[in-house]
Amino acid sequence: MPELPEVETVTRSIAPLIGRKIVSAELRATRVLRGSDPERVAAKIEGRRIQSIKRYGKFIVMSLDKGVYLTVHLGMTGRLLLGGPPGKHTHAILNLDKGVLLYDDSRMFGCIEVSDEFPKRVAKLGPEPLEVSFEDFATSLKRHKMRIKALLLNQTFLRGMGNIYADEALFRSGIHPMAMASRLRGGRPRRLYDAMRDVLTEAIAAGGSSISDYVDAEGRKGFFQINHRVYQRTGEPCVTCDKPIRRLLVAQRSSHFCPQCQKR
DNA sequence: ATCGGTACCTGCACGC
DNA sequence: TGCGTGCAGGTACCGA
Repeated sequence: MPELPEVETVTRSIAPLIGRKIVSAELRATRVLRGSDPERVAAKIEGRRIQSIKRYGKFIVMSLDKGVYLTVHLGMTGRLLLGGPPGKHTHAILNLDKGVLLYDDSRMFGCIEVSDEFPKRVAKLGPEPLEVSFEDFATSLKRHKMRIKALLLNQTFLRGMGNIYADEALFRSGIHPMAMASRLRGGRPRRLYDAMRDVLTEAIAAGGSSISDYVDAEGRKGFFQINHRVYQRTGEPCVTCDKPIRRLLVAQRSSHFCPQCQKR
């Protein structure tokens, strides 16, 4: 579930781990390690100190001493937790010189990767939505012949947008999810840019959206879900015009929109 | 080179 | 109670 605001919230909640040393790592041989050998991964990070923790889109990159990087992606159901008992879906336990960090993930779409250089998958991502200039955003929009909803989900276009915030930003800017990105004209690119930044900023301030079970590393829920205007509100009245919110598939993902307020 | 579709997993809510 | 279906915050990979 985690998109940029949720991953930002998790990253902030594990900031106290900066400066801590990884004493031992218990890793299970699952797809979460992307086929890497658990023993070798553990050996690589044991004894390393966490120098920094940064978010890049939906990725969390911990830089360890001796040039080692520990990269975490939460996928749909991944959780990083500071302590607490391990559960059925706990795939990694990092014992620190003070405290413990658990990685939990029922669907296992997330991953933990260790590398000797800055992770290539992260280096390939597009710019941060909250950092990109409007000019770069507008230029990039024109280059893509895709449905705008699909483009917003494309992490090489922008990093960190996901299904919730794409739908919410499109609603706020009055753009239909099926609209072609390269054909957005007039004030629409600007409205989309502003809406995207507003919704992300508001969501970060609210600690993200807790749809089913998302919590930060301290177990705290986000509360931005109460401010969703279209996401998972199919059939409910539009907050602006009262027409029922509709749902359709774009790029195989549910897209929620108001047929009255959002035009192609 | 870009794209759309499919695959990967588990859990839950729903109707029968 | 159980079973089948559809749905869920994500990305990688394949072929057109």
